[in-house]
Amino acid sequence: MADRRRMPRSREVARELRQAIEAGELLPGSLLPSERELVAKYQISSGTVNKVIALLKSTGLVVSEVGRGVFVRRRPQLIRHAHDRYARRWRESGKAPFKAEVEAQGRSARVEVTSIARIEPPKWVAERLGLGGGDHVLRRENTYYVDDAAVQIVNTYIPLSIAEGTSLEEEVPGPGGIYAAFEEQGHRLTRMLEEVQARMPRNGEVERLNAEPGTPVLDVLHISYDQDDTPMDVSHFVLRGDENVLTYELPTE
Amino acid sequence: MADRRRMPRSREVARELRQAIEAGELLPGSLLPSERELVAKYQISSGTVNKVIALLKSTGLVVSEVGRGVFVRRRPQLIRHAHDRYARRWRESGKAPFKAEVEAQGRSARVEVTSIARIEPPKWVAERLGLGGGDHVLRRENTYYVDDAAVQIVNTYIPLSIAEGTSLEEEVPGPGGIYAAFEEQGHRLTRMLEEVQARMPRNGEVERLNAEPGTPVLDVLHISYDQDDTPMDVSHFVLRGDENVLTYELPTE
DNA sequence: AAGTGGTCTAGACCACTGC
DNA sequence: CAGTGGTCTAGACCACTTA
Repeated sequence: MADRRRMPRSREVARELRQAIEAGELLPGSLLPSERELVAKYQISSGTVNKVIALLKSTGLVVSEVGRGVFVRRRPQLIRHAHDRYARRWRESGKAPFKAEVEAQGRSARVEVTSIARIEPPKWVAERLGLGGGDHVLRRENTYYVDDAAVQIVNTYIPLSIAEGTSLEEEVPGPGGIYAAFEEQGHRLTRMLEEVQARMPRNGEVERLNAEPGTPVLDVLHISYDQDDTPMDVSHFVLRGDENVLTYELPTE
Repeated sequence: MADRRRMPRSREVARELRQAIEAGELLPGSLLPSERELVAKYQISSGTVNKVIALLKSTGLVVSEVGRGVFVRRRPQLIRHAHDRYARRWRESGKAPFKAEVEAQGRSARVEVTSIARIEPPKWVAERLGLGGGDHVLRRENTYYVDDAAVQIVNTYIPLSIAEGTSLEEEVPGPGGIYAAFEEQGHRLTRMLEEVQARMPRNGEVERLNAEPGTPVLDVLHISYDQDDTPMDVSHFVLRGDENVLTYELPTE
């Protein structure tokens, strides 16, 4: 009742396969017919079959592995990032919220510090930190893993005026993470701002997050403020969109 | 320095074009060489050129129009959805925050009420509203337009026990929108929860949002609670990912 | 009418997997 | 080794836009 003009054959076939999957005829984890079989079954060329598979992959319904086949994707367990993930109670518990959330699902969590360096900040960081030209920042790059698959990349930028000479420059800034280290320097987290966007992964991210090309990422810019409303850090999160949910709880005035 | 194994020719060519665009050799709004010209220039087949274009489209760098050509995308103006978009101050001002935000950018905003109906709620709505079997809800479907292009679809579900017989069942529930109507019924908004995900558009959404296939959407589930912590409504937002930013301001404990 | 993107064909070769 | 997905070719036809 919807399509007024004829659908391309590739979309038709993709729709049939999608319906078979949703109807449970093809169970999660199971193998689709091979491309050659689909060529014979639907009387279409290999190029078209390849496009059909590309369409299904782009919606995250299937994953392909060269030499093995195309599999119906297992519904990924979502990782929830709660609004209170920065709350003091987490720091005091000594367990990072990411780790707690993931392990509660029976999966293993790991964080890797990729690099720590003093750099000249990109302008979008300098702006948000209220820095002038010449001011430098400490950049901490982290990668978060679940079951040894990267799901999240985080770059944190901290004004050198705050970080210089403190444990923030060390690989492990101490128990409770960087926000505990901020408190030791007298900067208490009172407020934060997050800007959330959805976009396609950039080139390097496809590999770093081993996201299937065609699945989007959540791009989150986080800014923390201390008791004087001075920005303490800007953190840039890139999360695999299909495996993460952000939750926010907001009081209204 | 990065690629250990040979890149497919289609990605190589896509990279060259992307660099040309980023270097400013191809300005936003300008026309790329036609597919036939690219075939000749890069000595590749038409199928490969088509794939190159598909790659560039999938990152949102270009848009194609049949019969016209492929254009470097103009950087879209972002629509910001502020954390305080439900604040009472907006209701009292009589101007919806969406409209205010968009018009501040010199663009035109419009909301269309697509349908209002009493229905049996989907289970994910019933769960969040705390409804049992047999309870019904009022569903209000809206589409939001900027410059006459749809950028946002919203479905709002309200328990019939709250909405029945009130102005919430009318197309225009009164000045100040539905939250003002809630207040008239004695339900004051005190708290809300949002769950944010990034995903690819589903079939119908590609057309309704006239999003280029290949650009993701933000999927936001919003739940409002009144002074008794009773859920008043569940709203499901689908936004074009490339044109919207969500911002959240969060106090810490 | 000429040019455009979108789709498709009927093959081919490649790197990879698993037996 | 046979089978798999990924990529590519050298065409073709279609619906569409612009002039």
